[in-house]
Amino acid sequence: MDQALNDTGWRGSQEGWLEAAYHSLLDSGVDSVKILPLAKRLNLSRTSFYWFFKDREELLAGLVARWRDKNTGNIVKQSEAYAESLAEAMLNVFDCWLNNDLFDARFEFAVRSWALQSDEILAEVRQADQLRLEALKRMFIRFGLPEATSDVRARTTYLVQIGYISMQAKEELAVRMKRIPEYIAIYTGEVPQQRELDRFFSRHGYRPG
Amino acid sequence: MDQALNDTGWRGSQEGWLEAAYHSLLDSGVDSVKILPLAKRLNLSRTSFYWFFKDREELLAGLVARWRDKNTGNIVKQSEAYAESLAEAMLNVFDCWLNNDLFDARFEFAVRSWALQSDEILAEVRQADQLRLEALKRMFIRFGLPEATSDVRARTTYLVQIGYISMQAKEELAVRMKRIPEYIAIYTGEVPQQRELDRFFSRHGYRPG
DNA sequence: AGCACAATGTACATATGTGTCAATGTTGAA
DNA sequence: TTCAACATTGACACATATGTACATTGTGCT
Repeated sequence: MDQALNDTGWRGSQEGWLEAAYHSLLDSGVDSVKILPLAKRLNLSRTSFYWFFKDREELLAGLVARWRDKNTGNIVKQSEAYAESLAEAMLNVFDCWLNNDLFDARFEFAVRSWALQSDEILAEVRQADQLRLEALKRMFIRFGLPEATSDVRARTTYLVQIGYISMQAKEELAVRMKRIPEYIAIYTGEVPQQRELDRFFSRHGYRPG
Repeated sequence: MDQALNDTGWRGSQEGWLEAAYHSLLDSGVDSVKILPLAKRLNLSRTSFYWFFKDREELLAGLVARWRDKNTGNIVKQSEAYAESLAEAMLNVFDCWLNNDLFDARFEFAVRSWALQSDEILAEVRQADQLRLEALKRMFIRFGLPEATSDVRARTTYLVQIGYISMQAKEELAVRMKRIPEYIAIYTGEVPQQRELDRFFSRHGYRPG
């Protein structure tokens, strides 16, 4: 059987195993991340794994690090981006929900499910939630909303998205885009301007109508 | 070792195994629902299991049925309950989020995580989501909101809760109750009356102040 | 007391997973 | 061409899970 070789001339690599683990995690949860099946998928001997990782634990730790690096950070960044109105600021945050480079929803759900069976992961998830919620709250406060209101609106914004992820829905871009103005209205209490929406639609490659 | 006997005079029962499976599912996910560990917890022989169930599949099917019976239905019911205002109707729905008899949040999350690795379960979850969202949407329409608005508000209401579940947060009743008026305001666009809130607080055994 | 049968237990066959070890192959640089 | 670092492998030991066959025990009933 043919074997894809990487830059180094070898078939396996830490990255290769991690990538396979990542896909397995997203497809079927942590418990599916097992060395034997991954080896089969990579067309490598199972024991070759132990050259790159001490044990399965180390592989899983690599997955968590990957998640932390990717998902936590971009929400904070987007919530702090320049905006002339609260509605525009909200649309900046919405970029995360529509751009997989900014926020990996499937990864997020897989890790949250993982937290169900590991206190260590649960602690990670809790910390991520707190950081993200605080960033969103600051955004509302920046635009003059009272503290309590900002807190609940931050929660609403964030939790709707986490809930959406948890629904594992597969919807057309157009369907999701049609709901955006309503969401903005609910979250911010103000109706977005057409030019703000147009800018948003355009950067996500969507043409209304 | 002592053995608790049930009504029939026997130690084991279908219910007993199912109950143990339920707790294992909630604590650590589907993959932890294994006959051997359950037998240990029940202080029974592993093979005794096969008297009550054909195989592990049948046990898991029992869990799904339990979830369907409990969680799906009460949301619909509460969304159709009598109310004089939209805010009051919303508070009826909120009963679910605060009363474990009406909606088992941990069970819900465990099943959703399970859906990650089983298309069968995913289909079940999707159907439940649809039924619940439709019921909530009807509620908004009943109080005169336009269709598109009702749809997005139903989603917001529902998804915030699913998201909250997914956060696996442990919060004091008082903390949660303090946010209720704000949530009602966001979801319905109207501020709840004090007497409506008092009625709600009272039936959940909460005394403000 | 003794029967029928529900419930449990023992032994076995099998499958899938982890991790260690010693042996071997591959690559590029000295 | 030789060496060392890197990469791969199969054999072994072990653990945990499922499910079946069959023997044994406990319970309620007559």
